[in-house]
Amino acid sequence: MVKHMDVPEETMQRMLAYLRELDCMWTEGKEKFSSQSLAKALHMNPAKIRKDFSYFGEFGTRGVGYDTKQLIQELRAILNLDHVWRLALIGVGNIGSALLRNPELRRQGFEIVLAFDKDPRRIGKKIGPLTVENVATIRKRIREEKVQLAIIATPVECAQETADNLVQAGIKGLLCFAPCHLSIPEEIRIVPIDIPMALGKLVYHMEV
Amino acid sequence: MVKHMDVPEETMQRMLAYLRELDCMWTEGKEKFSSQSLAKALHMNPAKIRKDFSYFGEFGTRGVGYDTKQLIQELRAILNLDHVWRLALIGVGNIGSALLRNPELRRQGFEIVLAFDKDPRRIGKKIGPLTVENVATIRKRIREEKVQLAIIATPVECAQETADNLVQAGIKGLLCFAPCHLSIPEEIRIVPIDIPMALGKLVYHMEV
DNA sequence: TCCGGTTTGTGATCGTGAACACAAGCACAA
DNA sequence: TTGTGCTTGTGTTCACGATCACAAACCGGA
Repeated sequence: MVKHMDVPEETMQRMLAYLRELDCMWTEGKEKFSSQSLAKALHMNPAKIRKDFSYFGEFGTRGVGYDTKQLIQELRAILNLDHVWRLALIGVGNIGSALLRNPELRRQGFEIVLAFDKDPRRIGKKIGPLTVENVATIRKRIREEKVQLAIIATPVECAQETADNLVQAGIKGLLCFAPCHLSIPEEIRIVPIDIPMALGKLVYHMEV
Repeated sequence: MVKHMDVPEETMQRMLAYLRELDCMWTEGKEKFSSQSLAKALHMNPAKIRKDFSYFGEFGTRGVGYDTKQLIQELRAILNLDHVWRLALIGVGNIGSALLRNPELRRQGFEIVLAFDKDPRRIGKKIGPLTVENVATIRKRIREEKVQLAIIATPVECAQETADNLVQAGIKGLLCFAPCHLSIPEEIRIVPIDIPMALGKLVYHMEV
């Protein structure tokens, strides 16, 4: 199958949005949809949706539209979301423990199977089915459990050190909540979730 | 001053990143920097940095570089980050309470001054200096306190309803943690922080 | 004052994604 | 079978941001 060769990065990101909206439509009982109806729901251009789909094949029927269920499956396959991803979490502070208790992750196919912290008071604590482990064991445990993705939810001060550790453990992708720039090898994918920066984006167009 | 007219959106976002890195350099005692040194720290092209700056004026000295302190002030002014922004928080669950306890926000100039929830067990509870109020009073209280920004940290089911409420309260910008698309008027700025989607971005290029 | 080394600021070029317009294809009815 | 009304799929055009290359400007030393 044609995959991610000449597909624009922006298209890939929108595919995620399409999948989410279609999931929603499906639970509302809509078995068919058109590029127009999806576009209206997401406030965007129908042609852009069709063009995005067209990078991966022809999924619709002219004059009719698309089959919701089928498209959901196609999108899941394209986005590698057709199986559960196992994650490690480093830093069980405010944000970290919020993530552990967040049911939405599991629902979308992401499961946290390892949790680490530096603070001796947190190590050994049980949170749900998990026991918080010592960050010193990151490399060993991540290899043992064959985990490919990690979430960095440590304070800024430890973020780079943690990242280095994870890279050595052979991690493939990082989700980072620490509001700072991390230096990591080119081939490892990193997605930052930077709350102060997001608030910054909110205000730079506002007067006063 | 020239502001946000022909300035690319991408440039604005990078300005935030520059500011963050310069803050960091300043605390490390670097009083001067060059486009090259900043570029190295952020793994990017020096020319892009200079071009970005040039949308707003000429801040550097040829052959020398830029004054860190001065640039920090310029960037703060450009990005509207030279004063404290007051925020309302709706939803004091896992993520919401993590935000309330997050010192990083205050450090970057964002202060949560109102907290709301739907759950009677949470209403009236004191968290730090704040008391959790009833969502039914959102409109009244937001107007009273003249708050312009809000963070939606409710479950997905309540997110749209909350957003409608906030729009009616006259809010100008929304930061939304609920992983769903919200329908709001064009003129209101919204920045989504979507954790499942961020994880999605992480995996769509990975082989199995 | 002149010169070499350095760094900025920016016009010009290039590449990529968005928007558009329209042909191709389907359903249904007469 | 033919015609009408929709909706998809896509080649083409357009706009915008990234990159490049270079002139302009500054510093320190001879």
